[in-house]
Amino acid sequence: MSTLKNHVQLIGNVGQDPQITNLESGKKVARFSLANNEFYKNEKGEKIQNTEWHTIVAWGKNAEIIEKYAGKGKEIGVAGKLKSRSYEDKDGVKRYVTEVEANEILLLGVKNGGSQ
Amino acid sequence: MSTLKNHVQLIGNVGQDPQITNLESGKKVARFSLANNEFYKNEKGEKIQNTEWHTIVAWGKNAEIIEKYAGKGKEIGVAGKLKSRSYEDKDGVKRYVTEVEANEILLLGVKNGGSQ
Amino acid sequence: MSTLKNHVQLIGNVGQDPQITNLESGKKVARFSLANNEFYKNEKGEKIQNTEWHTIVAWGKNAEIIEKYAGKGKEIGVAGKLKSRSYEDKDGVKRYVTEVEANEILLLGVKNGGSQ
Amino acid sequence: MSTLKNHVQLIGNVGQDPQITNLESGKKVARFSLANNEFYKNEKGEKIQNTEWHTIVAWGKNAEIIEKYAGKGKEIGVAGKLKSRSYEDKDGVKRYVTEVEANEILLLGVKNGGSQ
DNA sequence: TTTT
DNA sequence: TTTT
Repeated sequence: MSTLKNHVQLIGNVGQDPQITNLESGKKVARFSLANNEFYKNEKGEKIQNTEWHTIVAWGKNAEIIEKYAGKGKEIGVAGKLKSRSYEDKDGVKRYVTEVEANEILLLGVKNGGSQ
Repeated sequence: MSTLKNHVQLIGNVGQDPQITNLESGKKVARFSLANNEFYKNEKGEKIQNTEWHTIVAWGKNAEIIEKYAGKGKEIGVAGKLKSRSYEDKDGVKRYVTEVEANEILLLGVKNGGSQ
Repeated sequence: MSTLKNHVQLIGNVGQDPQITNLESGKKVARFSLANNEFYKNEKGEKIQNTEWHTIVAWGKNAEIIEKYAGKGKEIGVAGKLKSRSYEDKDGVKRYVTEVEANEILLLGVKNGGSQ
Repeated sequence: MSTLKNHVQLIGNVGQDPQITNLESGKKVARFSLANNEFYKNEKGEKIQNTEWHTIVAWGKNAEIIEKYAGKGKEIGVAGKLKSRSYEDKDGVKRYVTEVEANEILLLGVKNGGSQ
């Protein structure tokens, strides 16, 4: 789907080592959380942190880049599409999840840029 | 939060008339679904439609624009931030929702441009 | 080059019928101006228009879409890369031009969306 | 002007120390070149570098961030608008320039995140 | 759960 | 040069 119709871009830190799944086809899937951190001072001058968490899914070549280079704590950029899907949890409750499907990964804070 | 760290842009059609809430402060909130439609032909040459649904929240001035001009079916553009939050549903089940908080609304397919 | 490193998105009106060039390879190139219009009222309450013009270049399939559907005045969306190049004009003066190379075209104000 | 109608985002390296101008109003303006580097291997397996240069202009608070933190070689992110203007050079030749007017600056490759 |  |  067109970038003009559905486009997400995020820059943040990987929360935990990505979970990598090897599909039967030989393709990989990476799933991980990405944190957007924001810092500000409140009226008392105390430093406050606000963190927004996102769920990212990457397939194929992007999953491989994630597996090799984007461990816990790494700063990366992600561009992709916003997607939602539903599933039943173990208690039979219908759950909805919204994920960012990554089309591009950019490694940051890496000597030499880390562009893909 | 910076557009570089968290940015979403969508162009699509409003699913149902937006739900408008008038806060005690006098501020409005609009909440609605936006559809990204994609059409393609399958191997049999049949036209297939695939729709991705997004939940949009708009505050203040943007909520007013939505209320006035963005009824069911209207084509609009939305730019904003990706945000997640949790709540307990009526059965006490913890639910997570991910929404796009609109910073900008652009009315499309409108004679007269409709730019804000 | 990655969308994260170089990304431009524009929505506006085509200024003149695009200039289409047929390359020897059979490929097409479309070149045209796109207008971003902005309206505001000055301190006297007069309606003022400010227009920003952009030069767009589209290749191949996108050039064909432009040729067929994006004549003078049409409202379209463009996503692509920012590129600069230099050439010598007829008086031997070195000139620099900056263009948006379109990766995607979205036809707007068209019944049925006009998505590519 | 709306992000939906005119939006540019770049991540790259500052080419030279930015040129800072102090306006009579006390406001600062920063002007600098930003490089998008791309590396690939040609058919002989040699590493080739392709660089796209962009001209960035930042005003006020963003100019101050640039002056303090974004010296030659620094990796930064820029989000803003695409703008063109014309002027006469010293030989009376009319020149056109296209610049990215930065609305946001994000310092990258910096211990401590560098978010604004 | 990251990062500062 | 578009559009409103």
